[in-house]
Amino acid sequence: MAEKTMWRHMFTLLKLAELGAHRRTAKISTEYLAAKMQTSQQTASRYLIELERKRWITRNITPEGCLIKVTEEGAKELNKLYSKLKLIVEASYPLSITLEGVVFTGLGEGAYYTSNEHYRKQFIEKLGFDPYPGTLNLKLTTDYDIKTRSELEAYPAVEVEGFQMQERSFGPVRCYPAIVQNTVKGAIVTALRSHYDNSVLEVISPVPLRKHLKLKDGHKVKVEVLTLP
Amino acid sequence: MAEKTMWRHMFTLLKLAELGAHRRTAKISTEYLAAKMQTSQQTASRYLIELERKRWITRNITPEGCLIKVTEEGAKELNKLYSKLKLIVEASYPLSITLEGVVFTGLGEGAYYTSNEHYRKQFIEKLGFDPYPGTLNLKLTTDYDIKTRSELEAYPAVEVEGFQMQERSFGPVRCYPAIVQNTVKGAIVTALRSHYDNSVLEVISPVPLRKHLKLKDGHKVKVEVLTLP
DNA sequence: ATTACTACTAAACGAGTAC
DNA sequence: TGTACTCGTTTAGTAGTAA
Repeated sequence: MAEKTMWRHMFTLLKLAELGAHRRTAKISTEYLAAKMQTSQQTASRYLIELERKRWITRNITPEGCLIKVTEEGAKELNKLYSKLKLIVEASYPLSITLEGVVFTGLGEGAYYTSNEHYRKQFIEKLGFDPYPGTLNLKLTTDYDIKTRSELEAYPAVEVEGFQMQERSFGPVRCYPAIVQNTVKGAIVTALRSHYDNSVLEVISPVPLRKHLKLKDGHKVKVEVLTLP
Repeated sequence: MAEKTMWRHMFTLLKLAELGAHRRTAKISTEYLAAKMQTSQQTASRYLIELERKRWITRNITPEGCLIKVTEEGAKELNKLYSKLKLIVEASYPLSITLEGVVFTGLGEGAYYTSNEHYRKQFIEKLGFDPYPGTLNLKLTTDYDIKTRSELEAYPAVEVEGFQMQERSFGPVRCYPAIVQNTVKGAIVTALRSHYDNSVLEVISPVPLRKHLKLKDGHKVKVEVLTLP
C-alpha cells in the first residue's frame, strides 16, 4: 500500500490473474492485455515491465507472446487486497473510526491505573504494549464525535478483566487499539474510571503521548480507533 | 470495469470504506484522506468530487470536514471487486484460459449434431443460447495451446447428456462457455465427435462465426474459455 | 478550519517505429 | 508476428490562494 503506482499495478495483476496467470503460466501478448485493459499495447508493455521489476510476475518472452505467471509475491498482494475487502464487505461494523478531541488535564489518576500490575500485565498481553504511566485525556466537542464514540461501544473490544485488591474493587476495562495523530500506536480505554462521561476519551500508549507529540491543553488530536483484531 | 479513471476511484472508495464510510457516515476531511492516500489535499478533493459525480458516495460539506457515506451503488462496486477477487484467490483453477487456433474446414458433421433436438434443447437450457448449426473448427498449433487445452479437461464443465436415438447412441458432451475473438459469445464443445484429437477445438455460437467474424481457413482465432459458472 | 478553483509542473500515455 | 524504445501530446498532480 505504499507507492502511487500501486493501483495501476494491482489492476494489471488482477487482469493477469483473470486471464489465467494465477497459479499457472499463461500466454498473454501485450496487445491482448491492452485490449482487456482498454489501453494501448505500449502501455500494457510498460505495465508488464513494471510488474516484472516489482517481482509480482515472471515473464518468458517468446515470439508469439509472453508466458506470464504471477509470482508468490504477486499472489500475496492479491490475497492482501482480498482480505481487506473481505473485512470491509463482510464485517457489520467499520474497520476503523476516527475521533477528534481536545487535550485537557485530568485528575492524574490515569498513572495509578496504568501502573497497576494487574491491568498492566493484561495490557501487555492483550494490546501488545506496555503502557506509559498515565492517560491522555481528550474532550470530544462536536456532536459527530460524541455520537460516533457511543456507536463504538457496540463494537467488539479487547476486554481487560477487573479484579479485587485488598478492600478495593477494580472494574473491567474495554480497550480498542488506536493510532494517534496518524503516527503513534496506542489504545483507547473505557470505563477505566467512571469520573468522565462519554464525551471524554482516554488514550494510553507505550510512549508518553504529550511529550512525544508535543501536546498542550487545548490542542486538537485525531485518534483512529481500530475495531477489529 | 469501464473507464480508465475506474481504478483511481476504486482505490479512493476502498480507502473511504476503510476509514468508516461504509454503511455509516464518517467525517473525513480532504486533508485527512490525502494523508491516508499519500497524495495532496487538492487531489483528494478532486477524487471526492469525481466519486460524488459517479454517485459512489454522498457528501455533506461542513466547515470541519466532509460527512461522507458510501452509497448503495458504491457498496455494489466494492462487492463486485470482492467477488472477482474471491474467485481468483479461492478457486483452484483459473477463471479463464485463452487458446489460439487456426481455422480449418471439418467434415460438416457439426451442423448435424448442433441441429439435433436433444442436444440443442440442452444447449439452450445450459449455455443460454441456441447454437447456429455447425461448429467452427480450430487447429491448435503450438505446444502451449495443446498443453493448455488438455489442462482444461480437468476443470468443471457444463455437462450435456447423451442419449439413444433409434439404433444410434449419442455420447455426452462437455461444454465451456467462451468468448471468441474477444467479442462473440459462444462455447467450446468436447467429445461431440471422436474424429479429432485434442489438438482440435470445436466452437459453437448463436451466430454464424465464419460469416460474423469474416473468417477463412488459415485465419488465427483467439478463444477465451471461461471455467466457472 | 475547511473546500476547491486556477495556473503551472510532472507524469503517464500512445503514435511511430526499430528490432 | 511479437516487444519495447523515443518523443510529442495528453492527462494527472500540486502550489498558491479565494471563498
